[in-house]
Amino acid sequence: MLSYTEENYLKGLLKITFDNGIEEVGTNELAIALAVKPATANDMLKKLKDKELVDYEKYGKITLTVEGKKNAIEIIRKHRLWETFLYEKLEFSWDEVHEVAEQLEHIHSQKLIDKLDKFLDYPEFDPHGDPIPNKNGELKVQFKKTLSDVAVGNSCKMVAVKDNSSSFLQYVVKVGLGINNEIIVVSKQDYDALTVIEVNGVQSSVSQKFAENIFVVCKSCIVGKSCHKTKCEIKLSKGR
Amino acid sequence: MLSYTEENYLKGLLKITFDNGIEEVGTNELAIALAVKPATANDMLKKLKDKELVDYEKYGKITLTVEGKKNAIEIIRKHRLWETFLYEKLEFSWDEVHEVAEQLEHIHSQKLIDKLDKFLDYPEFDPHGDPIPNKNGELKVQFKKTLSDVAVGNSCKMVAVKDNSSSFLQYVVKVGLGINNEIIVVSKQDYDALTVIEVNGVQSSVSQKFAENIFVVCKSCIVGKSCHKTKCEIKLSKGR
DNA sequence: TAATAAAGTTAGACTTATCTAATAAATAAA
DNA sequence: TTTATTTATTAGATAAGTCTAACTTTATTA
Repeated sequence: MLSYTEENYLKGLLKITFDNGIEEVGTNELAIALAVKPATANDMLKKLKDKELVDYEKYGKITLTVEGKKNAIEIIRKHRLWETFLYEKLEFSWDEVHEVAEQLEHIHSQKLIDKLDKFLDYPEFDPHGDPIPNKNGELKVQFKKTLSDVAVGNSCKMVAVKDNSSSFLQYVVKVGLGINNEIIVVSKQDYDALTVIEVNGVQSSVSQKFAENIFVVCKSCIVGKSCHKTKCEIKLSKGR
Repeated sequence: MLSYTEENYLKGLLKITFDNGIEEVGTNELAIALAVKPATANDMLKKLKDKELVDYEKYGKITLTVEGKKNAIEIIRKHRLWETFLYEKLEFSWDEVHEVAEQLEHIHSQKLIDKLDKFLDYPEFDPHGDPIPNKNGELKVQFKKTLSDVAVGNSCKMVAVKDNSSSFLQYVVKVGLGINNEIIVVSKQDYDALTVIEVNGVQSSVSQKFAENIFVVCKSCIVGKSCHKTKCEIKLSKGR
């Protein structure tokens, strides 16, 4: 059985690979993600290597083993199912679910998570728009771009957020945005990429930092045509 | 914020006082309840004393302070609400809920437990018949006797179990017993107190150990008359 | 390519929660 | 009331997860 801490390291590794699109992770990068010192992360890495959950050589890059990835996906599954439960059943708001799910994801009971999944009617996305791995570890991967990738004059649909922090999510709500909202990119400053968007007929100015944390798909991409930079496509991929 | 372990010690102390009907607890007794060595319990006691959660002098008895009791009741509240959730909403069986609730009771979120309470429509008893403290720490105390206290020829109603272990609960189900079932005490051996009971017209033999772990109230007590040994009465008492 | 910066590692220390073994105090029994 | 037994305490050790400070390796850049 994995400890609370070991689980957090595995989850951190998988999240970094999701964010970067690269399997290899560095010690410092991992330490930052877990809010510990590099020395601490280094110690844990040795332990995870002994347990054959990561592949790792001194001064080399870190990758999850098949077993490690399986465990990491299971934790993300739990996290996202609990978030969905809090949001759907207990009426938690969007920005409150993450913190509590950070604790709930470490409850050890296969039966509990399977029953919860059934109780929620096998949801595929959590309240932030992130895909929930199913019992076999498969998840709907969205090849999505961020709002900052959308060219002026184009319209897109918000599908998820990159940053799950309470402060960011509260800001998102304030701007009148939510999952599945249509966003029109009205204009963009060359100098600092300050962007004017329109949501439900209301215009707001958002910073580049903000725009980089909103995941969107573009209408043209949904119907099969690529519109800009990254491809926007939703497809089912095997998680392991 | 209390640690997982500190919470378990406080809960253990309160449970012992509930079981014994006495506020004072010994170090060994506590150690046994927590499945640790007396030395370990002794160390923790010093820590809990520093935090003013227990009153305790060297070689003396242990009692919970008001603050300690408040915390302990809160943990029992969480435990019993989670058990109710697992049983009512996720279709866990009677004997499966305890183990998972042992983990869930340590999730730190006041909002979570209040929302859960509301979601379950403010239940007063958990699946084992134990009273659930409300938000103010008040609980319905049942002055109940065990099946072993009921005299031959009398009838009573099962209201709770003393032992929450999976093995005992499975045995209870096998005998055809459940919360609110009426039990008639048909006969009892003088030698070993082996008791023949009748439930729903079916007779079974149960040992003294078994009978001591079934809490009951007697019909006559419910209508206000005492029938044997202990008083059977249900009343609301302030938990702190 | 040599100097500098960044990334990664090691050694030693601390905290929490546990243990065993030895000791001390309180209680029960002869 | 002295002895035996039970109960409680202390001292020292261990494991997990963390830290700081010093050191090493790899990468960058001048």
